[in-house]
Amino acid sequence: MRRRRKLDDDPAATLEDVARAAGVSVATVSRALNFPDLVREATKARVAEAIEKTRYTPHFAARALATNRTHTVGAIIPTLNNAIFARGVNAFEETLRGRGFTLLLSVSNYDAATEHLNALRMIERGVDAVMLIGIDHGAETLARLSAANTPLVCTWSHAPDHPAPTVGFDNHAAMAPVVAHLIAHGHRRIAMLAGITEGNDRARARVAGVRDALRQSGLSLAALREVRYGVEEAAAAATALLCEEAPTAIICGNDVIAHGALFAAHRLGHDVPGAVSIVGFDDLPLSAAMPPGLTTVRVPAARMGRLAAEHLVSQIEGTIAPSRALPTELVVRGTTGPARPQKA
Amino acid sequence: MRRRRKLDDDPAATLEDVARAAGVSVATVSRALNFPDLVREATKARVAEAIEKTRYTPHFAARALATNRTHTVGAIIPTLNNAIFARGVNAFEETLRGRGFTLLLSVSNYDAATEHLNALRMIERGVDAVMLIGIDHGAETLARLSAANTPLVCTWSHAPDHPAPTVGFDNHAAMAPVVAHLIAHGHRRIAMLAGITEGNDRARARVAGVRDALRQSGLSLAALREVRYGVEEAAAAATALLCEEAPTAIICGNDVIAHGALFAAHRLGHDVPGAVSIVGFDDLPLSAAMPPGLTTVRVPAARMGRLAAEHLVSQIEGTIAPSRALPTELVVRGTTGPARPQKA
DNA sequence: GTGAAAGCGCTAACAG
DNA sequence: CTGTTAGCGCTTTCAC
Repeated sequence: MRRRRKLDDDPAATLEDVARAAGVSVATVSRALNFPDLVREATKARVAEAIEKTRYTPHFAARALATNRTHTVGAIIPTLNNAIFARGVNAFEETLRGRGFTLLLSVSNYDAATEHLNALRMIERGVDAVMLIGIDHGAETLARLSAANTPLVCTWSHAPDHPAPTVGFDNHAAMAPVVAHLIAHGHRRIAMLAGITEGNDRARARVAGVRDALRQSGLSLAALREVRYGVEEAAAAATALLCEEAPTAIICGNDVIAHGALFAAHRLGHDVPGAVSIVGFDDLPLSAAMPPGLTTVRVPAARMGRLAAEHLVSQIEGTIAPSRALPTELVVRGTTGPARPQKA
Repeated sequence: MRRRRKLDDDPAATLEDVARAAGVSVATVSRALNFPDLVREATKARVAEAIEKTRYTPHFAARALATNRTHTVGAIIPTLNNAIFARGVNAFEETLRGRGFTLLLSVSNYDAATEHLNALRMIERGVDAVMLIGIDHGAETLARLSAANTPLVCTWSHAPDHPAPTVGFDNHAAMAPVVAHLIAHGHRRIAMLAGITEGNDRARARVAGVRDALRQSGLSLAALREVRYGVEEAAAAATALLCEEAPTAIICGNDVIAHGALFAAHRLGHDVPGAVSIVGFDDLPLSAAMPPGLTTVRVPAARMGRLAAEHLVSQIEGTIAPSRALPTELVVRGTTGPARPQKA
């Protein structure tokens, strides 16, 4: 059966072409490429020349089929429209590429079913490993991944007891310093504008972290609202919150929500931090630059991406890589200050 | 030669396993999967059952090797840290996935050599098509891509005469309305804070667009500075610009630069738009929300990503897909207003 | 150090 | 409609 040796004229050199051009066997060319030490210098030179001449490009799929290794790793993230994830993925890709791997990326829109489908597709593609955001994942998804023997790492959260290794931070604990900071400034009516918590362990942990910290000081949340990711959505919710609950401080689930809250306060003519203090979470570059500077929790997104990549490479190479907890840090800037005196 | 049937115990069902379980030939299973119409209902049912039972997952590399089709497309972008690219890629991936393709993503950091390496890697991986940002690409890169017969589309720019098809907008023409808007408001000392123009056709075209539009009104740029992408960098440059050149209006190469300029003006105590007008480019969600609302040029990033994906799919399917010009639009908001009277 | 040859899992003629 | 079979391009024993 003469198979279509390319429908069109495209000649695409193969290992065999190189071998012929160099006057050696394909096995030798293969060795010259993969185990240079096993080949004599002179032979290697001839092979190199032949490769040059034929403009040979290795055929990934063939190699993958023969070695059962794709040198490809997958990442499934909620959305790239969230700048902090984009940062993490950027770093993840860069270090992965430096190690010889290529990134297969897909977004799930915070939907478990989509995430599962994406995971299946990556398994078919034979990715050597997978990176997921957070620890909220379908049991079925995790099962398929482990059935396929695919190394996995969850980022953006830290959970020592999770079935999959994590390279992330403690979203719950990260909130203690912000609550402490606010309380130290005399705040008692503290409200929270959280991200959507359904199917989002980070958002949930942050809410729980605030609640627990408040409780330890004998306080409780003055109000809690969940908002979709987006400045406008956040601004609308903040406006309502400010008018209806009059909190002296608002803790936001992320910086974008905080930006929205800040803008809403401005539009309402409320001084920040004079009338209300606002704190975010992520520390986007913008947060430091925008006046008066957003008080927020710094998240090591790029470093996390880098470490997650290294973690995965280790796993692929057979090393046992332990889960890793990264630090977060409260960055105090201009949007928080003393609580305004409460009306009696 | 008994090859390693997986180093470990992992049983990973193959088509053959399914065939055996269903009591049919592998060819039939293959057909049931790829050409359901060619298989009898009853047989299909048995196959489906067998697939279920064996937890069969198709093996991508094998299929790719046999069909010379990976159902994977690559995208090489400058950086994900630029929110507008992240938006575009997000939409690109979503529509690609909807069409059955998977995204291979890599970043080039605005470096031609890195872009070239990334392109080679994608070619090895046998991507069915590639998406690039802008039209500034190495001849060698383009040559390899075309030698590999890989469909290509360039986005974020529109150039009917470019060797590769483009799905983007006219960065040069997009600037005419902003200059007209400023001139109509009496501005004469107009400065520009551009992105780095080296190796970036979009940045260059925007500068040229401003220059040409000014010239047509008998004016010229009061000052031009290039800035790296980033609010802080932009703020620093804007501060210098404001102090040294005292323009009545600043046109920025993108929204992030405009944000930096806006913050700088605030810090300097310059009223916007009273003392200086500022206009951006991109129309990030934030720009609309931040008071007083940034006047900017809206770029259809998500739509462009979607269309680029569709364009590529068409090319892959053998359809000739024409280059496509997308519209941009000046969005006038609060950061532009009448020029302040010039001192005589 | 190098060559010969048997697959890796799947698709696609071709024959029935 | 279904089975048989020859590869797709590369790696990897096993001999030499």
